[in-house]
Amino acid sequence: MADPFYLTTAIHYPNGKPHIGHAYETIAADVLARFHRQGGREVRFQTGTDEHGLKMAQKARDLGVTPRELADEMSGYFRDLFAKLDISHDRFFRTSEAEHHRASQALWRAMEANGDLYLDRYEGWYSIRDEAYYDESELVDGEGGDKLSPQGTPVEWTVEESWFFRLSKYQQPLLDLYRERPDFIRPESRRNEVLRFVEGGLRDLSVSRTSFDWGVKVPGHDDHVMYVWVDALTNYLTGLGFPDDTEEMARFWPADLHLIGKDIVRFHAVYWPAFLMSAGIALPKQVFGHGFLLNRGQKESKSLGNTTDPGELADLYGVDVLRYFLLREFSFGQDGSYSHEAIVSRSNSELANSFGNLAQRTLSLIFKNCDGVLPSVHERTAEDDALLAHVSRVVGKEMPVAYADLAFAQALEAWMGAVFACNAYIDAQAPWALKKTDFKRMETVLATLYAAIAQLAVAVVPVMPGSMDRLLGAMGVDAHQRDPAAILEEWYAALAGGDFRLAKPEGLFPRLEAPAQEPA
RNA sequence: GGCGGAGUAGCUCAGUCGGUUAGAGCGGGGGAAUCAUAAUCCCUGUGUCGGGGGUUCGAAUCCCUCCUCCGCUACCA
Repeated sequence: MADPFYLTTAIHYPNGKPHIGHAYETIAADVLARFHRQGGREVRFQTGTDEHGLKMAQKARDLGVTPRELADEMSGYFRDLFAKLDISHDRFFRTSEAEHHRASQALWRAMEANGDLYLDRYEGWYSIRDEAYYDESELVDGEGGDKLSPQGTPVEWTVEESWFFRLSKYQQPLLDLYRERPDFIRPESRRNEVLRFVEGGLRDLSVSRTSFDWGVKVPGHDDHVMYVWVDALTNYLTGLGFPDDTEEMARFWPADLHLIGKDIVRFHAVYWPAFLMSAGIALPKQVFGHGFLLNRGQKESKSLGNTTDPGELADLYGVDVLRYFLLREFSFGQDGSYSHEAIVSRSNSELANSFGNLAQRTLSLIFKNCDGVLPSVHERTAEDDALLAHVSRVVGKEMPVAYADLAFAQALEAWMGAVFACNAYIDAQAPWALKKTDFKRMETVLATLYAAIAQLAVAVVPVMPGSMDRLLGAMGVDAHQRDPAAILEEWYAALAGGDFRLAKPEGLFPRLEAPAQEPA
């Protein structure tokens, strides 16, 4: 297969159970992966969990388990969720895997060999209780003039031995990169932020810690573990077999897209390319920082008690409804606000009433009036041609362009426009009336709709794989025809001429009840 | 404080390299139809395009200013 496409999500930090943001990012990546596979590209899609770092160590200690045990458990929740959400990743990555330690150390040695790592001392305000350094500006004044951390714990000026990465050396190379490849960081607003940050000057980065040991050991210095981001970012390489010269590395690196949340753009758009330049490794093609989902306009947090379990949403409304909602409702890249009412309303009006009902009424007419035999096309009118032209344009052109550009909401908006056109068409043609007056015309109308519905279904297979495969299966559309190119071809006559018989159609998307009360 | 983004119909938003009467969906109102998941289709919006000022033949779209909200402002991830 040609044209490889390597796509990654951020590896998720499992110091808590997965939340809606994890689901959002991973579903979006999955849709993109499925879209490219559907178009014939050879896709490699990686997600996983980032298990090192201070917080995991602290949390494990609080719970009285080892970090590894905690990681095993928490990582499992992510795996389970992704299975439930129909995520089609090729690799679920865990930074605690042994080969990952080897890869991170190889990257480290490459940066060291390039003269970009040096041992020095890290000085700063350190809170023993928080096990963290704070910037002077973050400190608050306590009673008696003592300085306190933002958490109100005492801090003291501490000096620690640490390895540093010569980030300062990469200011100009990074600025050159951003200029030469304007699409390296998307969306534009994130790019501007990064640009300004780098233009403001870069300080060398402390990249090792001696205060805890849950991480990847620095080669030759066992008392140091790598700063979590060094090893976290390396996962994109390890997943392909780095540092070995694997077939996967050759085929899929550099990555086509790192899909991440807007909060970690800096690590991916500044540190990561600098590390790679230092190590002499090709840079990924694009970093896209998506927006956050807000619960009724508010950020979800445990203290507010407004967290949402994405698995529960999937159980409540259906995986495909949730997937559709998340991509349809928000402009990818911008923050968005969601609510149970919004999910129910979107699902009922678009999936149940508009598309589901279109399929149901069309297939029912064929089932009842033609005994399940797909009707022949006799003579197409201008109305038929106009409808098919509209649907083909959307399915064959507008949606692929939008998907490829991560403009999911636009793709689905165009899709809805085509669904509306089908409903307007069926009402104008009124095949139920033609049944008595012009049976042949009725057949042509139903055949036209059948082809249109199949095309519309194929177009949203990446978004709603389960439901659409069920529909297309019921419609007798072969698996190999379920891609935007094949479904635009003349497959209908062959199918109708064969011995395929339509069974009694079943509803695709049941209407949802509005939640009586907002769950706490 | 500095830098950046945003403020468009009841709601959610699209639209800005200046140009015919500013758009969509949802909700509301009216009508049609009854094949279908009581779903669908048609009709229906007098909106100060955050306020004010300016440039222009002409601005939601460019400039200035003010107000409001949000983001970034490096070593938790």
